[in-house]
Amino acid sequence: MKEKLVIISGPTAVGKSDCAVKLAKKINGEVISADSMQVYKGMDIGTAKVTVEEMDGVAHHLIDILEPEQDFNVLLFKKMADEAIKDITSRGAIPIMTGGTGFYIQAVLHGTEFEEEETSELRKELEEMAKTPEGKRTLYEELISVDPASAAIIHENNIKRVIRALEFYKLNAYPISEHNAKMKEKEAVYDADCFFLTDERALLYERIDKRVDIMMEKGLLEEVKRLKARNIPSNATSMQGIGYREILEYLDGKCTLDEAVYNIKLNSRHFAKRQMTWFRNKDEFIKVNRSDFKQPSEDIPDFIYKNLNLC
RNA sequence: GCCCAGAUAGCUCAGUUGGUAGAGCAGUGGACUGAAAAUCCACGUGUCGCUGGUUCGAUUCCGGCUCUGGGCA
Repeated sequence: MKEKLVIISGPTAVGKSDCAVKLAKKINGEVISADSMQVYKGMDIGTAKVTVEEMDGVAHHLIDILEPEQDFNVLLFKKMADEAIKDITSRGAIPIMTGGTGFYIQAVLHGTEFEEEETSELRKELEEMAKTPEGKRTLYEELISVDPASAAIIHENNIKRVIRALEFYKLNAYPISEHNAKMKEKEAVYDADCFFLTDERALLYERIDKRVDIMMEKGLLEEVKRLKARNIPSNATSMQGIGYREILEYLDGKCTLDEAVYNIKLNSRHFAKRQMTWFRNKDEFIKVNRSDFKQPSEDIPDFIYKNLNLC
């Protein structure tokens, strides 16, 4: 019998966290954050992390579990999320996975298996090669000969994925395209009710802009200064978070503060758009449009509650 | 008031030695299976400020007007 799971996703600033807490109170739930940035300690304002008050007594998992110097990725997320689900279920509560990282949610929901690999050296080599146009070309040509199916799908310019496909082949001696095809056939491993919160594009963008202004008022600049003082490499996972990399550019004298704030808003909008693209055609997710509700923050948790298949 | 420079896509601007125009950004759509808040792909018709003139033909040349910068009084 599959374990019960509720998933609430949606683009940034649509109101997921608040919704999850309210639903949790109705069903004795606990929240699992599906977010690649809220795992980091000391990154609170820029990630719009839920505060203790906002948690309102509801237990939250996978928040503040890593230092910004540490790497994070799907594999780690999936392991931890699976454990958290088991833990919550064993205590008779219902896990509510909430967050905007579609890739992570997908991996947990469909039980994507990842090979255990040590990649550091090989990947560094490939990355080094990719630094020149000729090197990139060579890598792509190698992929064509070794894994034509992947080469057909991955654009030559998408160097990260070209590298990953090559890396996979070299470490596992079979093409990643085969592996991916197998993973795609898998059915959901949880008995999940999935919801995707959306909103009218213009309203969402407005809310994003406003939220960035509020982040600045709350002291995002100071938060980033504190991180900068730790000398975290700029290519660290944590430093790629929106809000952090733009302020870092300002602190490095590459742009004005106004430009940095503008870029945070812009990149957040782009991000929200990508999140919507990810979920648009995922039919297992029930789409919930904020604009269809009079009082979204009360009515949406209600709507979700009524649409749950709890036994 | 006079002089100069502008006025072209939502924005910043290029361009047409006269045959009705194109970049970047924005925006939109898409991909994604160990960096995913990452990475990558695709999509460009707009009274070329208004109005006369020259011309087979004007956004392009000439005149007038309007507006916006800057300068001089």
